[in-house]
Order: sequence, then structure tokens, then C-alpha cells
Amino acid sequence: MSKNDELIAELMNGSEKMTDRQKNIVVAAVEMFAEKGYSGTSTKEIAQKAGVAEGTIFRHYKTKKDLLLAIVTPTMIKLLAPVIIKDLNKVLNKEFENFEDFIREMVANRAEFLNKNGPTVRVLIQEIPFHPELKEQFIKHIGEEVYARYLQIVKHYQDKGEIIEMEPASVVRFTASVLLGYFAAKHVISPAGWNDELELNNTITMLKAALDPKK
Amino acid sequence: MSKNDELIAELMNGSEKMTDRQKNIVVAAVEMFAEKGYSGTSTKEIAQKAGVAEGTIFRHYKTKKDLLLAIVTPTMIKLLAPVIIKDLNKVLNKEFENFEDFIREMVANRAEFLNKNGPTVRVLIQEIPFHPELKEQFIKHIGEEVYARYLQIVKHYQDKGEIIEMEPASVVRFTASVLLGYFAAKHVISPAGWNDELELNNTITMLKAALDPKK
Amino acid sequence: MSKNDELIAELMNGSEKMTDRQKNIVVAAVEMFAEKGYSGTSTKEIAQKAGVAEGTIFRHYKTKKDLLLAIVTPTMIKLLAPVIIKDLNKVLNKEFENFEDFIREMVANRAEFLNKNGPTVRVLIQEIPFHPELKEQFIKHIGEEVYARYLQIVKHYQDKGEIIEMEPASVVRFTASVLLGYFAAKHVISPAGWNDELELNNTITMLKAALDPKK
Amino acid sequence: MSKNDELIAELMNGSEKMTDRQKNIVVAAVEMFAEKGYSGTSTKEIAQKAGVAEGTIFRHYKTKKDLLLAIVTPTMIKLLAPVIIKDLNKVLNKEFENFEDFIREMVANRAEFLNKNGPTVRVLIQEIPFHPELKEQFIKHIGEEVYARYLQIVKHYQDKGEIIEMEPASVVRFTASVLLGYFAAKHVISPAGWNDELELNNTITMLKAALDPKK
DNA sequence: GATGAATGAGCCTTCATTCAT
DNA sequence: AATGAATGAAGGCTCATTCAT
Repeated sequence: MSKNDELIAELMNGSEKMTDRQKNIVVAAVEMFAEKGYSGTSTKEIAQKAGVAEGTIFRHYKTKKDLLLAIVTPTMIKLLAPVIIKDLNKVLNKEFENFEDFIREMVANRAEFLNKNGPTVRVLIQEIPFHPELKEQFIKHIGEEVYARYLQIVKHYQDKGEIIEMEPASVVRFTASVLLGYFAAKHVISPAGWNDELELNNTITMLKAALDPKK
Repeated sequence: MSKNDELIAELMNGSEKMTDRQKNIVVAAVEMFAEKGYSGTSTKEIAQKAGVAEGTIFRHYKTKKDLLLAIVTPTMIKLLAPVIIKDLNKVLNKEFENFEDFIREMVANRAEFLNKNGPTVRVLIQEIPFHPELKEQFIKHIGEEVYARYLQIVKHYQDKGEIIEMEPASVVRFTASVLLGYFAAKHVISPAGWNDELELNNTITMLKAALDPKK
Repeated sequence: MSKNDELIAELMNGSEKMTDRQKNIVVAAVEMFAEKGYSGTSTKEIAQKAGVAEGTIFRHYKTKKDLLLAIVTPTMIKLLAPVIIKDLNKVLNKEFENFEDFIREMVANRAEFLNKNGPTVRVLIQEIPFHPELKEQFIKHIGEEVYARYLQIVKHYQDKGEIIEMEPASVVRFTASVLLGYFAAKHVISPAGWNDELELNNTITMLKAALDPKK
Repeated sequence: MSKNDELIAELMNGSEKMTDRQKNIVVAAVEMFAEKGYSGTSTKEIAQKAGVAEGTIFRHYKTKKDLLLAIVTPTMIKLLAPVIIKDLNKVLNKEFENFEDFIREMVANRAEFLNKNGPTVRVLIQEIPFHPELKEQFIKHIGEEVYARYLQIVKHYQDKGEIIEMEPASVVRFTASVLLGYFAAKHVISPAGWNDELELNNTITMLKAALDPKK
């Protein structure tokens, strides 16, 4: 479990020992990267928005790209690590009697995270296509760790007869699509016109029906 | 129906009267924009990849941004126009006896388009967040035209008792998520390891179950 | 007198055997050069204003600079040649009984020329500082030919006791300043607010007084 | 008199707090603009001549045009402000008993300025035709301020019976032509061949005769 | 540690000129 | 003779990064 320890360590140290200046820089960078993209944002703009001198950015981050990675890498880990650590254990320990409970808990948990880190996640998603390092990290963490855990979880509930008998990979993908679609719509449509409780319930209703093992 | 006529006109003239050089430029630009993003690609790179002088790009497109729009706007229209024009009519004319037929036809149709225009669509998706004009166009075409048609289609099948009684908006969103997820996975996972027929069937099976009206 | 013959030849052939297109080019170029300067005007602009293709300009004038010289050199000659040829002879042949008649005739003559060739003269004056060839031509024609003739004329009237005894060079310069100043004001102040007859008379009155050989 | 105070302030602060680098840039720019014109000079040339990197120019002047204006605007003001402030007051306070004293003082004063700022004034004169902002500034400062003062001065001496009764505007124009012509010749003909004392005396002699009220 | 002036490579674009049609 | 597409050098300007203060 030393791998998880690493992750936890990485999670914790993150933003704690930053100076005020450094926090300003990161906040400004996230905002600008989200709006205009990494390549479309100049370090000058970031410095101005952060209220620091341009040189100060480079005292903390050797490179503009370092700044991006400093923003995006911990977010990626924070976004996904809990899954690895907690969810699986809870499932296996039968803390979630049924699949629906598990989904609801996970959605709630992740929704909260998005609320706090919306722009940073946006940067992560927007920049992944252009930065091989990011893609690599992403594949390593998600494609190998997270995906494998989810497969296990699905198999667990299949064994319990709670969900449909079907290639677990397809089930995972289907479920992920549905939830991602839910989050995407929620964040794109924004406050007005989005009845979250209704949409979440509808989504879960359909998802359950989709995965129901018809007698 | 003059609105549709316009769209059809726009669809047809598109790439026909381009010179060879111009085609090279567009192809090179799509490739580079897909890989490194619009801001991350220099016009010099595009010119080199296209085998033309840098100045030649600007004879055909006044601006680098014009080049992006020339690539992305017709793609957006081509990607979505068929929906507006054909799908709805076919549904209303009962060419599709049931919802599954409709979904299968649409997926096949759109899959073919993606096969031919994969990189261009990738550029479109990647650049939308950074270009307000694109976002605007997208909202105008999708948010207003396409979305409205799909709502109608869903209501149509609900009236026929073919799919679940539930807010049509939720149904549309759920269906779109599932299909987008299917396409995304297909294009990310790439040839090896993707059994398309199996995945498509699984996806549709689950989708049907999700929308099945019988308790 | 073969030198004068050359000049006359140069004067005559000028604009006669030009095609319509060529005339358009020259007219457009003069207009643009006058407004934005030689360096500030692009051959594209000239071509557009002239209604010809960019390449056409270079069929007639090997270089952009050739076009400038083709405009400006004959103007320089036309502007000054008459002085050399006619004025001096008339003075020596006593066609002008007194200095005033000579000045009035010269002003009238040159005013007419400026009326027809205002913009071209403007280009000439504006561009001389930036083109050594032009400066050279100017010095050769004015500084040596014209200036020498005027010295002679001044001496002639001094000998006749019509104008003040003073270094002829100073007299020429003074007279030139006054007349240039008259023309400059007339063309800068433009129609409204310029009473030409009054100003000319005042100018000549003062000039006469300045050069009056006080008994 | 707050308007004058402004002008004086503008005069004084000007070039004092410039860094060495900035001075080099300005000096190099003046030299090049004088020789090849604003449009004909590249920022690269200026940087090379100034011994700085091209980017350095743009740290101090946002635009190439800003650099031109930074050179030319204060010169225009310095060239003309003294007239406004001092000359008129001195005349009205009878510091100059007669018109000749006034002219001699003004010529001496302005000659000194030209000695120090020759090239800058050359740039000013050469570029005015191509830059509407400059033309505007020039008209505002000369056409309205300076011209009005000179009219007053001429009227003053006319009232004293020192100069001819004639439209003051004509007198001002005549005088200005003569003096401008004197300065122009002095600076064009250059050292050799120009006997300044003689020419100035001749010029003033003729000017006095021109404006002499006694028939 | 923080600054911001300085750098020069690199950016998008325009230019005068050429040449196949 | 006239065109206008093509060129690639050069233009003004911005960029990420360095470093003396």
C-alpha cells in the first residue's frame, strides 16, 4: 500500500506551504488558463492579474509549463485518488449495500470537489490534448489504476446479482459516460434552468434501469 | 424551409473549388491544430507541413483565425445539419418503426462522418472553449436547432409508448451522454482492444433498457 | 543650346504615349504618395486604386522606385525648365520693362503649373529628403542651372538700377523665400480664407519695397 | 496663465529622467528618421544603432509611432512655446524699443535651438505631412496660439508707427517666409559658402525696407 | 525574496517582386 | 499585354526567460 501512501502525501502537502504571493499566482494562472488556454495566456498577464512582478513567477516555477503542471497534476490526483483509496474498500467492506448507494455517494463526493475546483478541472480537461506528459499521467492514473478498481467494483455487484451480466468494461464505460454527461450538463447549463435534484434522480433512475438484471 | 436551403448550400460548396495548394494548407492546419492546438501552432509550421510559403497562407486566409474558422465552421454545420434535415423527417414519416432503428441509423451515419473528419472534429472540440465566436455558433446551431429537434423526436416516441415517460430534456441528455461516451471511447482507445460491434450492441442494449417504458 | 533641347524633349514626350492603364497607375500612385508617402504606400494599394493587377505595375515600372522617379523627375524638370528657357531670354530681350512685371509673370506662370500638378509637386517636395538620387538631380538642375540664371537676372536689374545693390545671392534667396512662402500659404490655407489677389498684391508690394534702391 | 504653466512643465520634465538606454534609442531613432524617414526606418535598425535589443525599444515605447511622437511632440512644443511665453510679454513691456531688436532677438534665440535640435526639427518637418495627429497638434499650437500672438505683435508695432499699415496677416506671413527661408538656406547650404553674419544682416535690411512705413 | 529592465527568438502579417497562364 | 497566385524576406511586436539590483 506504499503506492497509496505516496498519493496521500502528494495530496496533503499541496497548497499548504505556499506563500500568499504564490497562491495569487496559481489562482491567476488557473483563471487565465481556463479562459484563454495555456498557449493563449502570457506570463505577463498572469503576473498582472496576480499582482506580482513577472520575474516572481519564475522564482517559484522554473518554466511556464512547470506552473501548468503544478496546477494540474495535484488536481488530477485529488480528483481521482479518493476513488482508489476509499471507494473500493467501502464497497468491499459492504458499506454500500447496493449499487445505487455507491453511485449516489460517489456523485455527491465528486460534485463537492468540482464545486471547489471547477476552473482547475476545466484547465486539466482543456490542456490534456496538448501535453503528452499530462496524457501520460492521466493514462497511468486513470487508465490503469482507477479503471481497474472500477472493473472490480462492477464485478463485485455483478457477482451479487445487483447489476446486469455483461462485459464489465462496457458497463464501466456506460456508467462513466452517463455520470460525466450529468456533470458536464450541470456545469455548462449553469444555475438557471438546471434543477439538480430532478436531473440527478432521473439520471440515476435511467442508469439503474439500464443495469437492472431483468429477471 | 429556406433556412435548410442555406445550410445545404453551405454544405455543398465547401471544399469543392479549392486549389491543390489550399487543400494542402487546410490539411496541414487541421493536423497541427489537432496536435498542438490553435495557439500552439505557428503559421510557419503550417506552411512547412503544407509545402507552401508562409505568405501563401495569408493570400487564402486573411488571418490565422480565419483559417481556423474556415476549417471548423463548415465542419460544425456538416456534423449537425443532417440531423436537422433528415433525421427528424424520417422519424415523423415513420421510416423508423422504433427508437432502436433510429438510434442505430444515426450512430452509423455519424460514425461515418467521424471516420472521414475525425481530426477536424477534434479541432472543433478542442478550440471551442477558447473562441467565443465558435461557442456562439455552436450554441446557435446545437442549443437551439438540434436540441429542439431531438426533444421533438423523444416526445414522438414517448407518445408512441416506445420510451419511458420522463422529462424529455433528461432523456435527450442521457441519450446524448451515452452516445458521445461511446464515440469518445471508440476514438480514444483506438483500433486494438476495441470490439466495435460488441460495444455498440452493449451500449444500445443498456440504452434501451434505460428508456424502456415497462416497469 | 543642346542642353535645352534635351530638356524640351524630355518635357514633351512625357505623358503622351502612355496607355490608359499606365495613366491610371501614375495618377493613383501620385495620390497615394502624396497622402502617405512613398514608403508608407504599398504597391497593392496603388494597384487597387488604379484598378489594375499588382503585376501590371511591374510590367511598366521595373521597381516601385522606378515608378516614383517616373513621376517625380519630369515634374521637377517641368517645374523649373521654363525658367531656364524662357524667363531669362525674355528678361534679356527687355520684354519685361521692370522687375515687377517679371515677378508677376513668373508667379502667374508657376501658379498655373501648381494648379495642374499640385499633388505631384507635393510628392516631389516630400520625398526629396529620403532619396539621394532626387536630391542630386535637384541640386544639379536647381542649384546649378536655375540658381545661376536667377543670379544673372538679378544682376541685370541691379545694373539697370531697378533693384537694391546687394549681394545678388542674398537677393535671390530673399525673393525665393517670399514667393515660396506665398505659394506655401496659398496651398496650405486653401480656398476659404485666402484672398489671392490681395495677398499677391501685398506680397509684391512688400517685396518691391524690400528691393527698392532708395535714392 | 495656467496654460503657460502647463507648457513650461512639459518643457522641463522632458528628457531629464531618461535612462541611458532610452537616450540611445531616441538619439538613434532621430538620426535614422531624419535620414530615411519614419516609414523607411525599421525598428531593428534603430535597435542596432542604439546598441540595444529590439525588444527594449518596445519596453519604453509601446509602438513605433509612440517613439516618433515621443521625439517630435516635445520638440514641437519647445520650438514654439518660448514665443508664446516670453516674446509677447517682452514686446508689450517695451523691452524691445523697435521691431528690428525684436526680430534679432527672436532669430538668435531660435537659431540656438536649431543648433541643438537640428535633426529632430528635421524629423518633425518631414513627418508632419504623413501623420494627422502631428498635423493636428501643429495647427493647434501654431495656427491658434503662436499665430495669434504674432498678429498682436505686428499690430503693436503698427500702432507705434514702426511698420507699414497693411493687413497684419500678410505681414506675419511675409516675415515668417523671410525668416524661414533664412533658416532653411542656412541649414541646407551648410558651413562652407555661408557667411551667416552677412546673410542675416542682408535679410534684416531687406525685411526692414519691406515693412518700412515711410513712403 | 522580489523586482522589472533587458533580451533575442519567434510570432503573425505585409511587402515588393516574379512568372506561369 | 495583363493577370494574380506564389514567394520568402522583412516588418512591427510579443514572448518566456534571465539577472543585476
